[in-house]
Amino acid sequence: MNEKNGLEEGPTHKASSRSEQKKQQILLNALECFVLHGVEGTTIDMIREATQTSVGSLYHHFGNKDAIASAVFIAGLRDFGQLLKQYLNELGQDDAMNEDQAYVGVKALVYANVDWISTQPQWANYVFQHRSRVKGVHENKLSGDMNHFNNFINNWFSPYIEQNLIQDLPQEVLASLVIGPVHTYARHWLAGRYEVSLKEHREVFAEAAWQAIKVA
Amino acid sequence: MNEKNGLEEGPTHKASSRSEQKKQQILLNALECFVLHGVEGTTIDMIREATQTSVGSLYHHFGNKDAIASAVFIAGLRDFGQLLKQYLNELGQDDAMNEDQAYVGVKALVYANVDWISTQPQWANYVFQHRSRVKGVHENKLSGDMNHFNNFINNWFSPYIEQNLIQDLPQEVLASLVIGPVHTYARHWLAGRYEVSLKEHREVFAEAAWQAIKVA
DNA sequence: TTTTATTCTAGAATATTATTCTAATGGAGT
DNA sequence: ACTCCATTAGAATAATATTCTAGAATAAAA
Repeated sequence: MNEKNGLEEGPTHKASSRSEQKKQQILLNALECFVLHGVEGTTIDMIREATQTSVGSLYHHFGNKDAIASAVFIAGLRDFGQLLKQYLNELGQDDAMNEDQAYVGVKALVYANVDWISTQPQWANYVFQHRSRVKGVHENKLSGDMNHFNNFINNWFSPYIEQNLIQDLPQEVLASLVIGPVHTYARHWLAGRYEVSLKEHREVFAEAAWQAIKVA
Repeated sequence: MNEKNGLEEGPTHKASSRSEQKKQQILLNALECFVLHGVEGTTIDMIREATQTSVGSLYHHFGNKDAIASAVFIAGLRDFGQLLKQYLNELGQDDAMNEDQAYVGVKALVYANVDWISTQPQWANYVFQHRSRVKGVHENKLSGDMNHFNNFINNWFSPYIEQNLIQDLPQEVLASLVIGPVHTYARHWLAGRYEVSLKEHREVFAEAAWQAIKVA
């Protein structure tokens, strides 16, 4: 019990204080190592050194190396979730319900993605590369974190679909159409294969996403 | 010297015969291991057993474990390149040069991707997950293989751009708009997070790609 | 405040795995 | 048959992950 991996966290439980902070610090330092040398390339000893602790301590907090890598991933997803929620909240509830409104919603999704990736490029790169890492129990936690995105597409989009402003496609397909180009470009850019930064194309990706899912 | 990693290869050099075949066989068997247990999860000893050889032999052919993983990746990309080239060749050269033609080109790109991923799901999954693996010298080889895709977008698209049928965007952005949704959906599907198979949506993705890049 | 229980830290000991090394083997060309 | 060189084998070594035992810090109870 007492499992929390988000990177920032208000003083919720009394239990969290010191130990939790160390745990969070470990995550941050481990991220640096992972980003610098890759997960395979960083040894437990590197993490021990970077965190100024002992192997024993590391293994006490996280059972093994893989669990550290997973925790870093999940923390990243949480961090993104925060920003996404923020962007979606600024959207106001059901207003006019016209084409412009629908476009604004799509823009919010694209912007949140572009902006988080641009603000946390290294973390984003790590997250992209280690989605497959998280297994078993942690998957619940994971889907809980992604659900801002999926819920939004499920709930917020549906009236527009009923009004025939957005195409009636499975939510997985809609999600891919909206975010796929951003993520694909981001992956290449983060890997250094593209020169022009992602955010330069923010508007283009938003507009293209809308064109892809709107009813012609 | 004598470096070849494609999975099939005509009998070009005389040198390739026996040794090369073993090398290719190793790649195939290694792929199985990697797919089954992940790269980190497969030990050299597993590969040795799967290939019925010795560690010495493995290290003779590929200098280390990572090189095996890279070779498997590159072979995958080659295999995809074959299919893509085939699809693009069936396209015929410059004909009418109208909107329909442009759409046909975009469809070819989408179809090639969807079809390869659907035919080689495990290999595709592996390729997606290990793009970052290939470093240094091999990167040349890599870009050489991807160039069917990029060249096509650069060359074949440009007249349509000039005619204002396709938006005048950087080729990296066009590439992302066309293929991003397919790859994003594919990643989720391959990871078992989506139920409906990629190819069910082939037409949808092709159409959406066209809507995203065409001039409104 | 002292006692007790529990969590946490440390680092040596162990186990697992990647890599290197030296000696055979086998086939192609002479 | 002999020589040369690429290949194979597997033991020896090195690097790394994980476990284990004991002790320190912290919190809880008395």
